[in-house]
Amino acid sequence: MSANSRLTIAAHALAWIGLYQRQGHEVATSEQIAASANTNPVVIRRLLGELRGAGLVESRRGVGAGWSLARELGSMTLRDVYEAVEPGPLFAMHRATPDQECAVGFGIQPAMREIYAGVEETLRQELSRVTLEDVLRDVLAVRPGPTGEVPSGG
Amino acid sequence: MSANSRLTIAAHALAWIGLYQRQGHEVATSEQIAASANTNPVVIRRLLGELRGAGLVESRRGVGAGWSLARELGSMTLRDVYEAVEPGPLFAMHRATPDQECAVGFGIQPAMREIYAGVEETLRQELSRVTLEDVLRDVLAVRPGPTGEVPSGG
DNA sequence: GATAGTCGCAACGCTAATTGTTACGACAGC
DNA sequence: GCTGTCGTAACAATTAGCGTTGCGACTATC
Repeated sequence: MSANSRLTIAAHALAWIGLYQRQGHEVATSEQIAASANTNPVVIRRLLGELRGAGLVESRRGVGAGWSLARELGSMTLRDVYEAVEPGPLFAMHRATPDQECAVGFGIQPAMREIYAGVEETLRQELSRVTLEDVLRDVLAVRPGPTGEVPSGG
Repeated sequence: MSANSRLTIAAHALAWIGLYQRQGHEVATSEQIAASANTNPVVIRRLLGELRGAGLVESRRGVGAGWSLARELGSMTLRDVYEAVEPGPLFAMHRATPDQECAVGFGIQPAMREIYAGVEETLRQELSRVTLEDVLRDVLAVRPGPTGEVPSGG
């Protein structure tokens, strides 16, 4: 499907900011998050910009600037994140219009569109069952450590 | 997500073959199907080759060759087709390994892998609720016509 | 007011997947 | 043997995703 990593990186960033804030820090920089995700700060800023548009994070500019959560992690779900960073459909139609003189060519797109709409709604419902709080909990459970563990180890 | 049309085209091909066979024809050629889907016969042969590997269709070679269903449309679901033409995962992990010294970087991939596995299983279950018989019925319902209507109008 | 650190954003290159296309060998019915 | 179709390789074109650089905008601090 040529899957991309946008949902993964966005969830990573949110979990990182959330954990960092629990350690008493006000804002996290794109550079810190990028170091944790092993990517470029601009990639993080692009994704967080979309999350900001969805009301999930806020940003400050100037010296001491950075990113902070706009809501509690427990009130955000992967559905919110998915809809913020994946605007397009899951399945595409034909690149070129099928033969409208053919019964199958004529009806296939409306039929598949309706089927796909139901499937995508189910996907969204499933994503909405997982909060970012769940994600952070699962992440920290992989390598058990002290409560309030430092994201980057320092 | 950079969605592709593989599932759509594969469903189109199966519906076309199924309808064509109901009109008394034994096999359908990739050229006929390609004309209906408005694409190249090689594209159809590639997809049908994957469906053949999954046991959904059969092919004959030589003069008068072509494609036929290996099972009834009612016994195939979109899940079968999806698994035949979409081997990869729905969501990708980080392109580069995240910082393993960071608690989030260390735990994010196992955590997301498990979450994604559940989501993808839900997607498959939803796709398994739709048979290709359902698809063909929906397709023909878009433009009501006589039972046994000719796919390409001739 | 100057400085420094960070975001905002445009621009570009690289890589990979998808799709379309051509070409040609393999096969089977006539 | 001829012909029509599949089987498959090879290549081009297009697009999305991702990484990178560069620079202007903004603001806390000095």
